[in-house]
Amino acid sequence: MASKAEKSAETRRTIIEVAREVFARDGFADASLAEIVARAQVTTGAVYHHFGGKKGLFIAVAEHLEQVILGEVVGNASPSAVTWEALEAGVANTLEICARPDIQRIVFREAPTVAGPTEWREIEMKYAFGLMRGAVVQLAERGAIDAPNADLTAQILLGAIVEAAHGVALARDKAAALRQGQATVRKMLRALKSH
Amino acid sequence: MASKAEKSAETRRTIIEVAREVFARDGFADASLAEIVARAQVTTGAVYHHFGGKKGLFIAVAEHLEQVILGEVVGNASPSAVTWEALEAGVANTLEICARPDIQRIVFREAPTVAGPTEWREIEMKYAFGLMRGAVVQLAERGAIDAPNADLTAQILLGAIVEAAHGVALARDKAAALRQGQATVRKMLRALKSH
DNA sequence: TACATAACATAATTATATTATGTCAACCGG
DNA sequence: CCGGTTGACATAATATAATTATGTTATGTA
Repeated sequence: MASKAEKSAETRRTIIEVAREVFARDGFADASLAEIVARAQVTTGAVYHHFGGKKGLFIAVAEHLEQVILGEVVGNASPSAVTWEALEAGVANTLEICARPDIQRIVFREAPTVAGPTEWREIEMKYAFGLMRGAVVQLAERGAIDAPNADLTAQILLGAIVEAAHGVALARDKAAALRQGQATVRKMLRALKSH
Repeated sequence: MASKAEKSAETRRTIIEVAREVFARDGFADASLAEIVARAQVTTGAVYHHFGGKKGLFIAVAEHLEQVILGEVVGNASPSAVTWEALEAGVANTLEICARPDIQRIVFREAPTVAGPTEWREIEMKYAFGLMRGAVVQLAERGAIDAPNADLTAQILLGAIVEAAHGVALARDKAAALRQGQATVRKMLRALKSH
């Protein structure tokens, strides 16, 4: 029998789920809070109770999607020792995931401006960016990669991946574009290899 | 003696100028149209007459900044024949320009979501993206670069540049970060060279 | 069992962008 | 040089959401 906390968590999940759809379709600015609460069968009071407002809800949705990304990328791989092959595979995988329109729009396009660049950076540190940064740091320490500035390198790599994903999303033949994008990013990644 | 058209163009310039400051400081959503018109010493009627609304004003500002970028990057270089050296120099130059906070925020972060991705892409085609795309196409035709998909390649390169610029803007030692960012992007660019 | 509080619902409020209307001066043809 | 037309704005009304303030209920707990 549903306890109070369980029901609370359930409505929270429901709101996030439908908000994800609406935000992905309309974007933050044009999304209607009224539609979200109607489809979630709650009222605005629930949203303000759980998330503090429209912004808070959006950030919660974006962070949830970051968790989805992280789950799919890391999978069951052991995060202890990062190999070069694991990085390459992770990059290709991330590119594929980031081509999905909702992730593209919510996480990588709108979240930085909605949450504010610095605050969003802190959040991202726990997910995709943190993962990439950690991999770069490890490989740099081991001398496998040439990266004097791990933050910057991770950011540039993620930028290339995200834009590649965006290009894939815009392309007609998406399967072909995905292969080309992965190939191009892989080349760029290998350019950072130490020799 | 100020003719009607001259005065009109003057107010238009004034509005864009002050809007650029306000949008750069507050972002599109939090920017107050009231503050803009107050500081520009006009009324909202003028904004709607010239730009059709807040969105239109923002897009006008963004497009103006694109022209600024284009002017600084192209400079007095002849755009007819693109050499590899010119591309490398242009990339490094673009990176430096894109590190400026107002350009960063208005042009590359918010404009795509405010104008809509597809519409903004059409606009960008006339400026930074179009320039990059043209260079990639030329070099690819001449066999100097390996790019099966010019759109995608240009987008990835621009993404790397923009994110590098963002990282530079966040760094403490910006001069050092700029050098590192340029070095990293240059490596990635050279990875696309045919051999 | 009674109190406290989390978890919402409802209704009032507010903040801004937008729209509708009004005005005035500059251009233009006769 | 003059009457009408229109572009270039100003002003005031409107509307659409988000936000806030307040109210209600049920659950956990002492």
